Amino acid sequence: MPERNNRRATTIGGLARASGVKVTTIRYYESIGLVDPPDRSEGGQRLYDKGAIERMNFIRHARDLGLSLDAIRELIALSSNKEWSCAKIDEIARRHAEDIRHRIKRLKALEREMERMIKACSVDKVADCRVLAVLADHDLCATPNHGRSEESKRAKRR
Amino acid sequence: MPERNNRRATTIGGLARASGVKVTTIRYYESIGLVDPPDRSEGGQRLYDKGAIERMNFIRHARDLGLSLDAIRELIALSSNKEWSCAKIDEIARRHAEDIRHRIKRLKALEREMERMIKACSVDKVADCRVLAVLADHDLCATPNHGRSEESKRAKRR
DNA sequence: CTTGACCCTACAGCTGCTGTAGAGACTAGG
DNA sequence: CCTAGTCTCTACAGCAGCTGTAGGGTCAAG
Repeated sequence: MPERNNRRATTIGGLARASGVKVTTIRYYESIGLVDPPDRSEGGQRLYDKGAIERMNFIRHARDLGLSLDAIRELIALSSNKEWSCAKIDEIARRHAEDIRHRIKRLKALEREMERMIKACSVDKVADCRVLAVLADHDLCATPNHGRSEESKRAKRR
Repeated sequence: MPERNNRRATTIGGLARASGVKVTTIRYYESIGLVDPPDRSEGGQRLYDKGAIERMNFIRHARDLGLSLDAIRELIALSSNKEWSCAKIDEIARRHAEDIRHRIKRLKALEREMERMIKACSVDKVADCRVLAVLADHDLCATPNHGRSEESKRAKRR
């Protein structure tokens, strides 16, 4: 193991390897204030302790679950006060779960429409392509009002 | 109806209303070369014909279905030659459908994990919050390898 | 002492737009 | 004809969440 001479510090590359977060991304997180700037070596290189690795793992896991950096920022702030209520944290998680469900629903509708469109296309000239026809004319579409409803409504009233 | 004095042309606002694509977005599409620059009035304002409205509807519908601007650009290029084979168009649609299926799968895994995490959290002090615990320690997570597999692998080997 | 892997900053670019500022064009009413 | 109000113009900055580039400096091993 190369980090022998300093048992409690690793460079940014070590942190990257330990956490699975890329070096550039770690620096980015520091630049936006998501993590605190670490101490530096005499030569100016960042040195991270074990706590930093844990925090980076936390961030990575939360990102993998699709949480926004803002949500993660909030979670970090909430978790720093161990005596506070867990309700806020719970709420962030619930809101995110709801958002995921919403996205699944929408994607499923899109999937159905794409499949329908693809099945309709069995000719071999572009001029007769059903995919293009469906795309060109919403009325040929089985899903009546997919898309952002605001704009759909505005478009409807000619 | 205000567009009385010119039966075959409308301003950018009219196109926006007819297509459901915002004015700024239309200008953006022109700036990236997705649509051709239209003729201008003497005063320099854009004037669009019926064909432009159709093309914008096509783009909007494709965007609503989640296709990328690059994919749409390709579809437009392919559709301009009516004698070509429809296979490429079909392939773009199929690739997109596959991508949608992939995203649904991943989101479903995330949904399960979020639900599991939320259910585990029934205490009321942050110090004992299971949500934070799960986020902090991947080993407490039921889903073994969610997230971007490249980095996961690199992270695995300590 | 050199090599090579690593690290530094600063900034531009990615997608698909949205928002702003400050100006000019057009239309309806008086 | 003037004015008010709505629309449109360009140019550029900003959003998330990074990634990539240029042009250097640091550090440990051989």
